[in-house]
Amino acid sequence: MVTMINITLPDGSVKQYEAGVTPMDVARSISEGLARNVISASFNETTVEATTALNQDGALVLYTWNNDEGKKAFWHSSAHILAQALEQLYPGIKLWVGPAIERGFYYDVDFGEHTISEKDFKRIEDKMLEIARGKHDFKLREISKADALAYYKGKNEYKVDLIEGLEDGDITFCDHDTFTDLCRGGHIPNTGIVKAVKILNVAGAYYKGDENEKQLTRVYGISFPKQKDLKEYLELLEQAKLRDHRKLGKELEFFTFSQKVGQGLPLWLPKGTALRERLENFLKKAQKKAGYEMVISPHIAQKELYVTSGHFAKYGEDSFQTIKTPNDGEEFMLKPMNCPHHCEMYNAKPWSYRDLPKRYAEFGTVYRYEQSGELHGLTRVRGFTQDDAHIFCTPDQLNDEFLKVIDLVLYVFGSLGFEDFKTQVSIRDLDKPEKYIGDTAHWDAAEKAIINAAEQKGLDYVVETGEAAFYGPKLDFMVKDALGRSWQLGTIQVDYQLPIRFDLTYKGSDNELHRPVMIHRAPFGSMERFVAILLEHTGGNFPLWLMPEQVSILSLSEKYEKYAEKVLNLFENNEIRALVDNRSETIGRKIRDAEMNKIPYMVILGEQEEKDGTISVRKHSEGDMGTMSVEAFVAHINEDIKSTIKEFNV
RNA sequence: GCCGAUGUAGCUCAGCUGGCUAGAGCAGCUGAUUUGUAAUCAGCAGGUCGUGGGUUCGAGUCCCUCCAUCGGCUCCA
Repeated sequence: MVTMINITLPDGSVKQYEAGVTPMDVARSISEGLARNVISASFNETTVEATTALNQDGALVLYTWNNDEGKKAFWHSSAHILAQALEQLYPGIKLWVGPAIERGFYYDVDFGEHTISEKDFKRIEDKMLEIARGKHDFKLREISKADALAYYKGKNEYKVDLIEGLEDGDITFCDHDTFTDLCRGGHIPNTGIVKAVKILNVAGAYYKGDENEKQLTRVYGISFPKQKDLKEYLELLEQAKLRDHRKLGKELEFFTFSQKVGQGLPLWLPKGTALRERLENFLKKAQKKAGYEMVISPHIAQKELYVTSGHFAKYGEDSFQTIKTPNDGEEFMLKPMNCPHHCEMYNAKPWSYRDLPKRYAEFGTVYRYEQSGELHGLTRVRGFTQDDAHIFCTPDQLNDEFLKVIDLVLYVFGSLGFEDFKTQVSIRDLDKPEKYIGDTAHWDAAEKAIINAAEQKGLDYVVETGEAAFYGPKLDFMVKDALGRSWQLGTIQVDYQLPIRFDLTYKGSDNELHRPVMIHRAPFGSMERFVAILLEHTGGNFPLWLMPEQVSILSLSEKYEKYAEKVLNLFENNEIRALVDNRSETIGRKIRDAEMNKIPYMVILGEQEEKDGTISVRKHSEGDMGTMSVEAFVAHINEDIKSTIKEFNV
């Protein structure tokens, strides 16, 4: 059914709008963009509260809770309510900004004398709901720059600073109830639409995002049009916590940390190591096909190496530096990255253009002194292993090589079920030249090369300014963790600088020396982070080919141990990873333990199976698959593996 | 590093406003049970309550230091 909505425009004229939304949606709909054009709408006889917005072309756009834009306006409006509540509860505080974020909203506040902690959340929520229930309209109004400045002068230096950066004629205030805020708009019609709020946490946040500036207090919250939505959201959060790789990694005995060893230094346990090796072998196989050669470099090097590369100047402070030796004047550092080593490998002999591209790959373990507050499980550590490689090629080969690397990364992601990744072209920030080395021409060429390659591969990329490495731009493959935080996994980088710094050359067809271009790349990013995100995505239920233990053989009693051993041998002959559970426990107990350990298949052996020479198979979380021959089961497993991993075709 | 919070047995947690030898479940060990598709029963053992100081007649409980962890900020070669 098509619903017609009568729209009353600000000039009083009425237009009919055909909308594929329900009255309920309209009731909850919200404005966005040119929100100063807030208007009312009516549904046939029923007048409902609704707001819409006119887009740049003057066409009507209707957003509801079901649109991202709608949620954004809803949450941004909630931030206004939060700000009002905070002002009422903590007189004299100074507000900075309160945007909507991907899930919820926050407001950055200078609390001055006041302090705030979790204990205060309840009263803030109550105050917010009290304001919401007042059904106060959000009203946007234009204000001159002079008047806006006069309003905040002497009361709030943060807002004054914001306004000073704005153009006169482009400044708006938003009023609701007794509260007024500098705001560019995008609100719901009134506060009453917000039915449920939750203050999630408080955190410090630097003013203007600059760690040299004052730290303000950021209050995070989320709100919903229904109480039920809030309840569902909180349940979702709880479920996400169950997929936390730190929890799963501990339960599955993949890795651990020790205060004695040091923070951010993961200890890989046997099961985690087995998984990691499997991943490494998987990539090695694909890389071999793609023409990479494995190399190995030591874990330390003379400081001078990193001075040459420029890393010392840039990251010396963030490195484990100065390893002492018995001799004076010697200075070594723990290797913070592999590229300089690979450059020196390239330099080991002269090259012809006919030899290129040269692709040096290494699972290189590096150490970086990350700030303590930045450490996070396996995703951000101080010692980790990159699935690194450096491709040395001629400028002519750059594009083709870059495309090939994209193929490899996409193969890796595809094989491991990462479908919802985002690609990001990380370029330099032209306003901060001090952050980068090298000349503009090379940077332009490198950025163009990456964007070209991304275009050619049809990647749906976003361009992020200021995210480039100091020596060159990157194409990053971003994946979210269980709680929606975005992490960089795969990365491909174009570098004209290190070849200059290490004076890398090759002899061209013209018999002249030329400078190669370098591509840095890591499809996983690091083994630590990749395993972490993989854990969170799969909840520990990895593709069968990756599972440390694929089958658990459960004997019904001691009587069938011999048969169990025989079946185990058959599995091992077929390269199936299995273990026998010989404990004198009930079969129910053994099944439960295998289920808890996320073992993909359980094979139950008793009198019947031994007599018939068969096995009884149970699949993880799905249940009994019935009795079959070992051969049939092996075929089933191989089919399962084949369906989850494909060969890499160059 | 900064802001806020947390830190009790291998794990998950109890321990109220400071008061008798710090509790439970699971895991572990020992014994019994020999089991048919998600927990058999009984017993035993296990903690200098993150660390170091302080307040107090008395501290797991209050205060301070440091360490680690969690949520953010900043950073991420």
